[in-house]
Amino acid sequence: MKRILSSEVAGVVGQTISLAGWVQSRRDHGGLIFIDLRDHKGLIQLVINPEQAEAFSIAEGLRDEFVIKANGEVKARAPELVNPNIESGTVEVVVDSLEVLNRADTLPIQPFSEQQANEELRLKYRYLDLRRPKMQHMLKRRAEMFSVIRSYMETQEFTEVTTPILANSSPEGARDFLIPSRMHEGKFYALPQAPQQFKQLLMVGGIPRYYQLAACFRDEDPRADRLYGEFYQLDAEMSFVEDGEEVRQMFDPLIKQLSTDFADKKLLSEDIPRIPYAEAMDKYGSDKPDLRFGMELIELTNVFADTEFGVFKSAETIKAICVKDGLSLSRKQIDGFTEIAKSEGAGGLAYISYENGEAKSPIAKFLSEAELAAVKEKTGAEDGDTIFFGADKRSVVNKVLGRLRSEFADHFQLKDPNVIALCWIVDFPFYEWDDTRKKVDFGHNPFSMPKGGVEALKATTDDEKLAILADQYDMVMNGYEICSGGVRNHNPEVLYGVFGLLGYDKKYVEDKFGAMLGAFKFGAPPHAGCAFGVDRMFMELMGENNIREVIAFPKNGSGVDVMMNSPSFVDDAQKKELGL
RNA sequence: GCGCUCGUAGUGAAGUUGGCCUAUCACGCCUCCCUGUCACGGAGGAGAUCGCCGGUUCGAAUCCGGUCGAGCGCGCCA
Repeated sequence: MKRILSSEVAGVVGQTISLAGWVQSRRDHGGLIFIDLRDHKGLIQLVINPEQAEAFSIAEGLRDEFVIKANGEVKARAPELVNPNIESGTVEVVVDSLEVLNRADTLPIQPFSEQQANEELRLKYRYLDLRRPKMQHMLKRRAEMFSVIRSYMETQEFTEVTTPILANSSPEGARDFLIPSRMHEGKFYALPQAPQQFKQLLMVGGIPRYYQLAACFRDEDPRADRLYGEFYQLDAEMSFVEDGEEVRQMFDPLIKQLSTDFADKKLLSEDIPRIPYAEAMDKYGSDKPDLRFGMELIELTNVFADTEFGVFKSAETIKAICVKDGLSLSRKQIDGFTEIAKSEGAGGLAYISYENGEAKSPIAKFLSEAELAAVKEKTGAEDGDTIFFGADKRSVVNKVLGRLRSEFADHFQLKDPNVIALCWIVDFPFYEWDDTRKKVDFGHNPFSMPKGGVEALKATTDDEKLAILADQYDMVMNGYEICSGGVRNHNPEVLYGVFGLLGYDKKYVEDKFGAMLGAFKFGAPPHAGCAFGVDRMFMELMGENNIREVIAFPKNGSGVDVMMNSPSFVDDAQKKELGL
């Protein structure tokens, strides 16, 4: 007998068919039993009459999530018995015979209940959690997204190459996962943080365009938008590219297609803006601004050049954001935002509200008429608005107001979930100031090309070094960094130079990047590329705010797989063989 | 490593200014009844040393200290 799916039943009224799946629910009327059978396509109602004594007896013993097979005749339901809530609601299967393929204990969580178990239990019983329609949907959609990506990359003549998982420890960047070598005592492999060096070597190897949906491994603490341990990147590299714009234009259509056709969202703008890093920090206080709303940071330092107000007088930078309808905020809510500001390093949070043409504020009395007028004019504040100030070092002001900008947008629900706002942040500083070690260090990865090449590397003072820009770019989607890329440094002399500027000698560079340096001496083409964090991008496209919601088997916040109990101890024999 | 929040039957919640708490409700589970339900219905029942340890008190789910675990954030993530 042909086994069919629940979705096919409506098309075969009158036929005798076979179905298999899980018991979603059992409604036992004493003399008549209904079973909702669930398969991956949906639900179908089985009817078991007492005339079929054996099947009826089996049906009486069924419980939720038993795995069963049923044979029977498909019958159309009478009009008054149609169930509009399920796809197959116009038909039902009158069962002749029933078989229990497997029993199920009472489930520790209820996957089909409105009330969702806490995440720890959901992860422990992920195989049950995955039965939820939402999780089924996520896994299916993720596969579809991968398919869209692959077909785009193939159309653009990128070659998919898989690179080693057993790789080498990289000196810069995140903490590595190390794997002790059995055959070489004392030596270690490392899981790749990214296929960075391999893909550059592919360029030297004459592969014109490479891509890979690559597993990447980093041993750093997770966040809501960052998985622990492993994640996937759409990793790509193109040879004979000397300008990052070529890479950005290559990927614009794909990301737009994923936003619209795939995720069914509206683009804020067809044109994807390129925003220099310095401008992003200045206008949004962030290098990953959410452009779905305005509320830009407004420069007011000059307005208060001669102010008598102590807090502003001593500040290096004064900026403000204008919050529409800020007057509706209660004192308690403002206190809450003040706490957030303090947590980002602010001393407090000064503000001015406008009501009936008047400026109302705890600090108004310290400000002159001219200052108040200038603030209103520069911020464009109207009745009902509230201006929030940041006054501190420039970096602190940007950080505080950047964070508040996002918090206010959350509060006033300005982040339209149906809109995707994309931008590229370009011209990142090559070096940045490391405040803990009080020295200049790499801002992003050391493999990108400094703008201006060898000339730029003649910088000697810290300020000159910090002014060097990298041909490095990030793509930002609704406030999430979804891609990072750069024009690579394929010139050995320049590579020595960028390390040399930080005081590393040639030997250091040769020790750490010998393979790449060696390769670059044999005719390396200029090349550029990027890598998209596809899990995070998928999360945003799906409208989720926790990346674990879109992944089959994520680890928890402590890096533990509570289902498999990894990490775990290994036996002594295994350790001995590895010399541990 | 640090900060904030949380931890009560199998699950989700209420109770948290100490005492009517012998801990409440819903879902689930068990038994019985029920021939058209589809969130089936009805009757009954079991199930919680309130994360753990210690303290304060005549009395602790509730207060205090510690500890473990979780979530979020900071650090970190070239």
